[in-house]
Amino acid sequence: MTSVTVTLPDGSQKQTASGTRIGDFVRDSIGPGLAKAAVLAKIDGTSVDLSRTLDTDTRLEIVTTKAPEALETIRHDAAHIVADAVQRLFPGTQVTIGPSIENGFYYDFDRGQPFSEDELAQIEAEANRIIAADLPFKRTEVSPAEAIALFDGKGEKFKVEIIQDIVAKGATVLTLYSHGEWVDFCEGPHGPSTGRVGVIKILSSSAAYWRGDHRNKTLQRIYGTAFFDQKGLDAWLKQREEAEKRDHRRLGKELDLFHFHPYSPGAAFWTPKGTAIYTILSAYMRKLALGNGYVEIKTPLLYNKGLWETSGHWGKYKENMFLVEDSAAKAAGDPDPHHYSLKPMNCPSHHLYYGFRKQSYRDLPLRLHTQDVLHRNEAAGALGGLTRVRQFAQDDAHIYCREDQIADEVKRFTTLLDKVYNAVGLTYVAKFATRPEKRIGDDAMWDRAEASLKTALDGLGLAYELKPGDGAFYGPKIDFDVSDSIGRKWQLGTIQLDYAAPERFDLSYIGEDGKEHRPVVLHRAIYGSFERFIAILIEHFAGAFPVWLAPIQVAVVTVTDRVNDHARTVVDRLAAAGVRVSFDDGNGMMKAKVRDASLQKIPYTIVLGDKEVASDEVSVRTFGAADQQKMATMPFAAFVEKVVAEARFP
RNA sequence: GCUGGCGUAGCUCAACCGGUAGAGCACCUGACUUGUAAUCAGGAGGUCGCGGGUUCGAGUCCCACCGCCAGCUCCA
Repeated sequence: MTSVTVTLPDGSQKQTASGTRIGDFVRDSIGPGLAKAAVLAKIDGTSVDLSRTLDTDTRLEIVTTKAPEALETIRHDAAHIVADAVQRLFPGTQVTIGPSIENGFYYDFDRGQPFSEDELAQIEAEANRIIAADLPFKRTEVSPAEAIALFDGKGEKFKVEIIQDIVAKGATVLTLYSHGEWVDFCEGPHGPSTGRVGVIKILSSSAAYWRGDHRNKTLQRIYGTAFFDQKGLDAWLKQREEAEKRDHRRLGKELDLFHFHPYSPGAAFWTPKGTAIYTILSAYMRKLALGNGYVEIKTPLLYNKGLWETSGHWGKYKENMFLVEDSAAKAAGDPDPHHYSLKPMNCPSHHLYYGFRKQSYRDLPLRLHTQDVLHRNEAAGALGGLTRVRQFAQDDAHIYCREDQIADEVKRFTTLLDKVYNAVGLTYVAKFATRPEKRIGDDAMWDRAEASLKTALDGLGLAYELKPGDGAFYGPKIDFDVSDSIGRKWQLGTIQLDYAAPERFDLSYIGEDGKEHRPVVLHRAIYGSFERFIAILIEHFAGAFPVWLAPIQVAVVTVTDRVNDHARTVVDRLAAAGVRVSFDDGNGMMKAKVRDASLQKIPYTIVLGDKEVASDEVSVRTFGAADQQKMATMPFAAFVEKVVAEARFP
């Protein structure tokens, strides 16, 4: 019997017989504790099952339940288990695919009817019975012919289709994974047995399309999640509840920030409080833009289709635009009188603006900032809260510059973006998206474009991820994904390089050489859209905005009606200092009013009674202070100074 | 747009098998004049999303439409 050398991550080496299963090796040569916690192994960096054998000298790493990829693996295991459960309970249901996803997994089934709540509960119970049975996962290698025969025999048409596709791509050895009687075509890896998947929770079901294409057959998707133990599941469910409490749609109602009406789906009505947040963010961005070399312009909302033909939107984006009829053309019998459209983006307007005068190299970079209202006719099913709307405004800007100015402009932009995200406590990562398959422009252009963005990025000392093929069809881009206070990710800021638009709009500038040159355009945004950014901030702050953003900064409460007149002068003095203040002089007890202010998450509540009137002091209650009851009495003037300081733009 | 679920007072929700709509909060009025998270009493408020249909009778059953929600698709 030959012996192989196994090198562990700490550098230590162990000998074992060739052909030893990894799981056995871990238990016998390292320790039963580790064997129990092991889910997967990595051989020379590649994840494999613990059932694989050690056949040559190997660098071995054990992945335990603590590693994030172990959770991913058992969720993939869970997908198999759920599919098994479904086929046990509902024979005749065909399986398709079932990957693990961010917080769990899904599995798509072909079945005539959707799963009911009742059926989902049955499936969850059955899945957990399969876990309790602790069936080992077995990996088998088969030839394409064997695999096709197996699934064809079971009538699994989708599996056969998947296998044929993979074989067509050149695969010759396929792998099957089974537990108990149930078998799936799958690349793996999987955990050692169903028992290692501690607990499965079915979350929801919905429709999905075969291969994500809406022309294909509708499948029934079951979403679920899995954890090593109930404790992990409970913690996750609790966090989910917390996220629900922060849902901006819920807080929008509770804090009275905005409304929607069926007569204008996807377009918000902003209350005075919501409007305050909106205009503060608008003013903040305007101040930053104007202080950083941008100019602000306003342009029309409605345009003749000629503009959209020039920009290319009429061909590529028409479905998303709100078209407007020309009544004169209609009366004259024009078969398609939709000669106008509301703008879905600002760029074409900016390009027209650029062309209003002869531009010189001395004018570049020209940075045009606009916060105009945009309309996009989003699919009805895509709408949701403020994050997906039909009417919105972007903190938009287009930078017209020479190629050699791109790196500097990217740097200026990221500096600004960093300031804004820091101001609200959002952390972020940059993602560099390069040429997609469907694109315009030749390779030389893309080479230059990508190189200049890369140079800019590298010069920033900012860590970034690559997203090959994810660029816009007209140019590469850098996207900025932020994480909010409960760890959720949002794609927010972006800067995109565009060589195509200057061509289409025939934009030029006169260079130092006196000749015409083509500028490049950078599209960029930091908030993305005000609507979505506000939604994210509401959830990020759980509705408790910092003083500078809070729609109401100070609530005034009186101990007795006797001091209401004094309270009104306090309100006036605060308002005169620019403080956003509310005073409830209605019936009711002070305690109730303090409670109301607290529920409204107003940063400061000041209480006024006879004592305060006499001394011109205020008793200040700070929202969210470690001890929320914490109060401090301070001279009124000092309080005003404090609030005014905190209300300044960061 | 597709699949499924849902739509009752401003908000959150109730109404057995089809028998003619109710609560809490909010609102209004009055009393109370209070020291840091809910004072008491009274009042008003609904064409049960909209339109058809079945039925002696529809919030409840059926159809169509609108909207919302979860996904799919798409994206700021």
